[in-house]
Amino acid sequence: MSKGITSRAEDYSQWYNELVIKADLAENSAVRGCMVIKPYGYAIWERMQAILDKRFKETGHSNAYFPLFIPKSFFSKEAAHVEGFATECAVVTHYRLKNDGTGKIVVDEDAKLEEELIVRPTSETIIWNTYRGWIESYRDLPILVNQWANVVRWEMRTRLFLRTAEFLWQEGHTAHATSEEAIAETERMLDVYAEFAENILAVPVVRGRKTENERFAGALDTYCIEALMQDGKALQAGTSHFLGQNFAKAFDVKFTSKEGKLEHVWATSWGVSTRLMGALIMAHSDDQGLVLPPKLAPIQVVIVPIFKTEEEKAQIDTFVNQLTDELKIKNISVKYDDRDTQRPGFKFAEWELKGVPVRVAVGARDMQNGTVELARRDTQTKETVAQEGLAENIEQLLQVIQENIYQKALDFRASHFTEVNSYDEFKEVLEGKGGFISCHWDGTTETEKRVKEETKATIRCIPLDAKEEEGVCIFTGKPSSRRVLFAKAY
RNA sequence: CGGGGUGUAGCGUAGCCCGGUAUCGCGCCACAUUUGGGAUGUGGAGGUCGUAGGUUCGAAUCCUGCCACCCCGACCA
Repeated sequence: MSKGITSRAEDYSQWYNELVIKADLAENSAVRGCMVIKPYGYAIWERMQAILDKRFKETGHSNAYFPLFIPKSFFSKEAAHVEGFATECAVVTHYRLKNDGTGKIVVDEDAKLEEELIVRPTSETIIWNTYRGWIESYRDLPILVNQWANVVRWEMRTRLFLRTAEFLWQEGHTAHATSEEAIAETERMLDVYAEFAENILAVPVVRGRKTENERFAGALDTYCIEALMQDGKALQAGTSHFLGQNFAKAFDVKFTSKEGKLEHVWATSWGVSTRLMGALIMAHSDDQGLVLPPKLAPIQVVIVPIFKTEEEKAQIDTFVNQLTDELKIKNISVKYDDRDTQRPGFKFAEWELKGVPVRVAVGARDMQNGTVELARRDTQTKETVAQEGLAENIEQLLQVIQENIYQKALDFRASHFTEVNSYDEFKEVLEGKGGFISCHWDGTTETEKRVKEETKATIRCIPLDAKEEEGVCIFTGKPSSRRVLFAKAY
């Protein structure tokens, strides 16, 4: 397997191969950019699901499931929403196939649907159509529901992990009695995402709000977390939207308030997707492959035995079984790779490629000395340590690795975060080291679009922690009261 | 949909200009020697040369149509 510099997303393809492959759908030219998630990749997604789902439950949410198909008429009820998604919808028009007489299978034109069904690109419309029947009184609120699902967006260009035609995600959809409560929910879920990204994925993120131009179709306000990849490009890692009363009005969802008045319900929606796996790869990987943070890794410790005879193997097995038990008590996931079809060196390389944080190698020599070889993936260092107290040692090491991976990503971001005060400086940084560029902007969509046309950089967000600061727009020279973050993005 | 490029074994490729039935590497299978960083040797299996047609005694190679895929742009979690 070739090894290369991982400076561009395309170069990550060899690590992607451990997790996903492009779906082979060549018979139908229009369907491309779908992915097959391999077992190891799916195990990572399951870890994400488990951790996020727990947080959702802790914050009062419940899971539910809504249909894959959305009648076209639902979809068109919210004007901005339909405009935003209309150009990327898969549409079901028929419900039956038939044999055309020559043995060829064709669509049965007699089985044309009265009303076309849209394969959900997101579920706001069908969920709000359902909520109408659930809500009558303020006593029915809030509704705090999440759905784990797949969605389809027929993008003109796809890219494995970052923009596949079909992807897995979770979408939270909540209904509230007041604007304040809905905004608080929007912000709370953004915090859940940010905390997850930083503490679990070890990917530092900027919390911010989107400009009007980059806002979700149908939202009054879009909050986001923005991460920085190792090639200097930004990646939107999660969004949380304050939808106002737009969907309640479109789907006629009203409730009677404490005061006895009939009012429209306030809404939020928020989601993260399998794109997070792309973020994980591009934030931490090196030339040896994936680097998984211990809190997320499906396998935290891999043990590789080195032996020549059956007697040696049996002796090592006894030791490993005991170690495995001790680690499992500490909730550490272990893989004992005692395959006799591969040699140790091959296994070392393979588990490094898969990003397993800690490797224990133990052979006859170690068994004599009462030692093992302990190797860490993040620093690629190894040392010989005592078998005694090994489980505790590993437990601590996993924490150290988690922190180190985060710190490394944080340092990288700090060195790729530049304040600029002129357009020339802006372009120079953008073409040079890249990363986030903090500068003044006049607040108009027109300026934003012109900067994008000229430089391909977009406003990633207006950071939540941006200070009030008088300045002038680097592009137009007009006054500005705070800095925004620009970057080239995926 | 515009601009560029590519289709040969599971993967990556040579051959094409100048026509004679396909090269090499990885991987796979068997055996032997190996096993503390991606083993070595010997033997073996595996190919509608994207597809349809044309030229020719003969096409991976020349000609025409079609199809697919990749990269760039519009779009985007």
